[in-house]
Amino acid sequence: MSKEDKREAILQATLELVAKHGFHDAPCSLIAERAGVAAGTIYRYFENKDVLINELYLDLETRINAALLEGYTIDKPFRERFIHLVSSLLRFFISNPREFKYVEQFHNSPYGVAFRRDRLLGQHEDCGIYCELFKQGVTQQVIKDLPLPLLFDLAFGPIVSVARNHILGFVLLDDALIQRIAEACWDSLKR
Amino acid sequence: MSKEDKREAILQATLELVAKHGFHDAPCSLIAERAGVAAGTIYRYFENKDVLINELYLDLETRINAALLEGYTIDKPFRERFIHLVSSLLRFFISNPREFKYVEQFHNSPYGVAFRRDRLLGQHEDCGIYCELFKQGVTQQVIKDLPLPLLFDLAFGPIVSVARNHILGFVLLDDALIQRIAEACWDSLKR
DNA sequence: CCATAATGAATGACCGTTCATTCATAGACC
DNA sequence: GGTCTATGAATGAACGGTCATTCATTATGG
Repeated sequence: MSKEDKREAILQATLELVAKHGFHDAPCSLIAERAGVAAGTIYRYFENKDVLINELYLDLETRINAALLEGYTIDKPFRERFIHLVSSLLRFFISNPREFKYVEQFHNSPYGVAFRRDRLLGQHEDCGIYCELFKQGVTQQVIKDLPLPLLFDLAFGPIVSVARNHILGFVLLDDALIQRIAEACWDSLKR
Repeated sequence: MSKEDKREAILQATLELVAKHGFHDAPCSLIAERAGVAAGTIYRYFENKDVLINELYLDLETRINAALLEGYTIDKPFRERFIHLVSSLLRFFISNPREFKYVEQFHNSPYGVAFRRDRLLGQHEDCGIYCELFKQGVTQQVIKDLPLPLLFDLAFGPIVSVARNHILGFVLLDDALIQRIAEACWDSLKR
């Protein structure tokens, strides 16, 4: 196994274990076992467990952003662009349940709070694809004039909640339902 | 301190510590210290830590339901009733941040998943005040015809997300904003 | 004086992390 | 080419620390 493969195996094992059992009950001993390496080897690739967890989150964020941009065109109407983003996110989550669970756990932990705080402080101009879209929508007066974080909450709060319900098996989503949910999110944002 | 007071002190200490530090870093030793009892005393009131955590959650759920029913009248128009429920919930959360954080952490943990699974299986007729309202809304054709869990997600997903942002200090909510958010939730549900 | 409640040191399990040791590999030298 | 040596990646037993839980002992109050 090459150096990069080993690093990848550790990340993958961490993803699987944290998604299944939560941050607790994902001890380094298990991560190492599942990755097919020794416990000490983890520390050749990551300074400590916190760093491993944070780097894995960054990896996932990159993958998510890539999935959202697929098929995204800036010249479509506003409503269509919004629905594309929101439904792409939901589709990514339900077809990548482990990634979803990891991201959710991360956000709902001291890691996530610290991370968001840093992000909000550091972020000035380039604030991501959604942010761009929302700002534009507010100035064009097509969506409600609310503080940016609240627009995020209205748009993505339901998505996360829906994805969780689907993954836990409490509802069964199909393409039609995904579309209707995305439209409902739009309804809550539009003026 | 009476017997009931001591039990209450343990619950209160658990609430505060879990809200502040998460389930990890809320060790029994600290809970005991903050409650003004010895570590062993906890086990006179609760079989073990899991039972303590679950009982505290049930307590909080009762309190939340009570807060929602305050001022709720069944003969108001549908939209008004919905907005009452949703904005009451949001108000409860932002004026009880520790309770909010606890409930959120609980839901986002193996405790919460097991709990919801039991709840969904055991629940047949009496399914709570929201459930009643949503079912009625669907048959009266005033809200979208979506599976019940999805209606919950659309209504409360944003509320939880907004409450978190407020409590973490990323936005500052006032009564006007709360009202507008509740109305936006309604927009996403209404036909 | 006794039953019951409360105590907190002791226990054992498990955690993240370290580090002395092993070992496969690759360059150096003849 | 064959032998020796240097390297550093990988290992996993061991360590210090923390946790939930127990239980022999002490305190309380009726």
